[in-house]
Amino acid sequence: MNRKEKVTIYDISKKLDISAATVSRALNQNPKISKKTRELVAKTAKEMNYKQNRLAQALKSGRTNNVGVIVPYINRSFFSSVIRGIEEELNPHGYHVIICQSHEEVKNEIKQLNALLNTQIDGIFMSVSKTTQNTDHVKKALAENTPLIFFDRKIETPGVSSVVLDDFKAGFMATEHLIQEGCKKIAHLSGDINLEIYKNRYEGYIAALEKYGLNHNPEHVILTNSKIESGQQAVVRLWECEEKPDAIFSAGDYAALGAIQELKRRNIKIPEEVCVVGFSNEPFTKYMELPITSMDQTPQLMGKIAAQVFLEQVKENLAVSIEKKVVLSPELFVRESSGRSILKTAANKALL
Amino acid sequence: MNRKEKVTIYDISKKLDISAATVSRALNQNPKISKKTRELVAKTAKEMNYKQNRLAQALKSGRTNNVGVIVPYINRSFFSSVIRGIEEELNPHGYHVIICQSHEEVKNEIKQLNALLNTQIDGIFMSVSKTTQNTDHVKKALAENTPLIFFDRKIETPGVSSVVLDDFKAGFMATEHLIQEGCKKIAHLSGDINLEIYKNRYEGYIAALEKYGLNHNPEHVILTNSKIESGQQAVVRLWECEEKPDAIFSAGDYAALGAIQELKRRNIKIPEEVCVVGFSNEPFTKYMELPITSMDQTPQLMGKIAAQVFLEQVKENLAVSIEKKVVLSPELFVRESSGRSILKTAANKALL
DNA sequence: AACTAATCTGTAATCGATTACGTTAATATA
DNA sequence: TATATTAACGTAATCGATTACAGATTAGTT
Repeated sequence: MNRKEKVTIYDISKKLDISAATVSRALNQNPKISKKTRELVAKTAKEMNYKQNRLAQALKSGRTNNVGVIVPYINRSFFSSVIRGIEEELNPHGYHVIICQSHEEVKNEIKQLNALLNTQIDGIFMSVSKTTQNTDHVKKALAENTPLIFFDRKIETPGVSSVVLDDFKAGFMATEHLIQEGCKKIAHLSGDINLEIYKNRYEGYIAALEKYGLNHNPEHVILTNSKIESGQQAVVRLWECEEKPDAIFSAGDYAALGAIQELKRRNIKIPEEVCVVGFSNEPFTKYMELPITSMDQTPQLMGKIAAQVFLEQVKENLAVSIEKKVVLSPELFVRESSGRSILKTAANKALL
Repeated sequence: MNRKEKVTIYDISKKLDISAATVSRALNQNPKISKKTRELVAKTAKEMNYKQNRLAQALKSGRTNNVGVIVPYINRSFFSSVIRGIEEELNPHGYHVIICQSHEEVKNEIKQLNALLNTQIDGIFMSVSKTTQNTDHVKKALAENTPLIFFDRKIETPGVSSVVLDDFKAGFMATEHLIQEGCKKIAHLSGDINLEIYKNRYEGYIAALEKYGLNHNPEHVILTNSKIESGQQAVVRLWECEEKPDAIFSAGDYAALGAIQELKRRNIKIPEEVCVVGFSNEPFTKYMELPITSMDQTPQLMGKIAAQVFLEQVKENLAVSIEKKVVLSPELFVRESSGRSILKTAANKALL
């Protein structure tokens, strides 16, 4: 006995001496079946502990009720929160979520995508890896008519819907906040410009500087990754500049943390001498002794909306797939690493 | 055109004017098929861009190459890391991971479990919710001969393999460490005793106290949850005691963090006056200005090993399923919140 | 009564791959 | 030469559910 024999509609049909077709129709609430039969079948099915074989159904219908998610890593607060949002929105509709990691390698991304397509998935959610340069692999999904939705990190592709953050606005808001706190020489720790999101944050930063007539010092833009050390090194380099910054807007929280650590080591007071703003609102930012101001990307909402876009796309059984672009607004959580005004009102604190 | 018509073995068989059976066998490297035919089929399949329909195969074989994971929440560092471990171990074997959340509600847990069984999953990994009292639902999986593996949080059930942390040892180690740092009145912030893990941590704590002949003050054991506030409140209550603790061993990092915040608010010096040890080695613990000593549960390894246990169980195609119990050793990361000795060697720091 | 319409149910094909069993033709053996 | 053996492939059933089409029964209409 490899598997306990499951009861099928044939078992029910034999027991009731009716055809399997009738059983199937009865279970699917087909109105052509008399109420009497329908109820009898339902009752018998329950008695026999019948469970529909979703594989058979999937084979017949071509729909599996599974969707795939491809992210660089799943144990990153941002991505796991997006996945949670997707899962919670889709679960009540009977969908299950299959997760895959690309490890930031386009090679893996392609492999996972093909594997998912091969698994007869109903849709794919994806955040491209840092090393993804084009979307040839994505076009394969479209060619097979499988809905694909980008979230957060996308590469503009015709026919692909996306749910992303307004990173330009986020960069602008963060910079504007620093300006309003009185900072005039704002440095920027950028991420890999290959990714749209970092490019947009950078451009938002530039736009804010220009709007307020601040000069933009190219020396004050440092490329970092999501490691703490890169933030530390960035401060080292920044403080070698002729003109020292009086604020740092980091495109990532880990680099921001590294920067703060290095600033403290140099006994530079935060936020009095230098204000720092991070990005992503990672859980740790608010737990710090010096809580870090950070830009929230509402990841769970992002997942939820991506799921809704997917549901619309499969509901409207259209030949033409509509391209939907959702742009979410970021939200700045001002904390003590940049909140000079907050600090004043909370002057009863033991700080300074 | 709803779906682009996939090419099937029938398309290949027609093109080559051979039977579909031969095509199937050729593709499966069946030695009964001549090398010539095998190569011809392989070549043609590639030319026609044939992709095996895994649904059909799954229906026939009864195996889907999908496994399910049920966790309370996926966007918790610990759980998402375990999932990552499972995913990385299973992926090379062709398995995909389907994730489900129980939200700490046994009701959801049951629902998700049934849904997974119904989806014809090949195996299930599960960490029980806080509200799970028995394993009747789990027995249903066993009855269907679906391998089920507990990780971290389990409820002893015959026939179910598990991969867990040695929580007793962890509790013992944490407490012993505090004793070795010179602490004599060690409080414990416990988790929900309904879960074995918290019970074991507590018992390890007691055992260490006894070993070193320290008296155990029941007032010093406070029930907390994984919220920061509960850690704060715990300190409030502890400092209302006749006898104030000189150390806190928390069964969770968030409660430890809350405790530290409250201690600081009371100007109690850490680790000089009170040492604090947390549990889980959450990412934030090492980023704090006062890094928190914490017990690492090696979650990714836990996932990896759980996956290996699963693979063994499906490989050995035995009628009798072997019950395997793996217990992992915890690892204590000593940081400044309890590292008095460390502090001394690093006395050049700006801290007292 | 005769016929149409409506209601309910059965037959069989289908989704795509696998496989037990059978067949053919070629080769080996007596 | 007659028979046994083997290699190579085909036929058809199977996994379990769905559904187009057809058939049977009953009710309704003139």
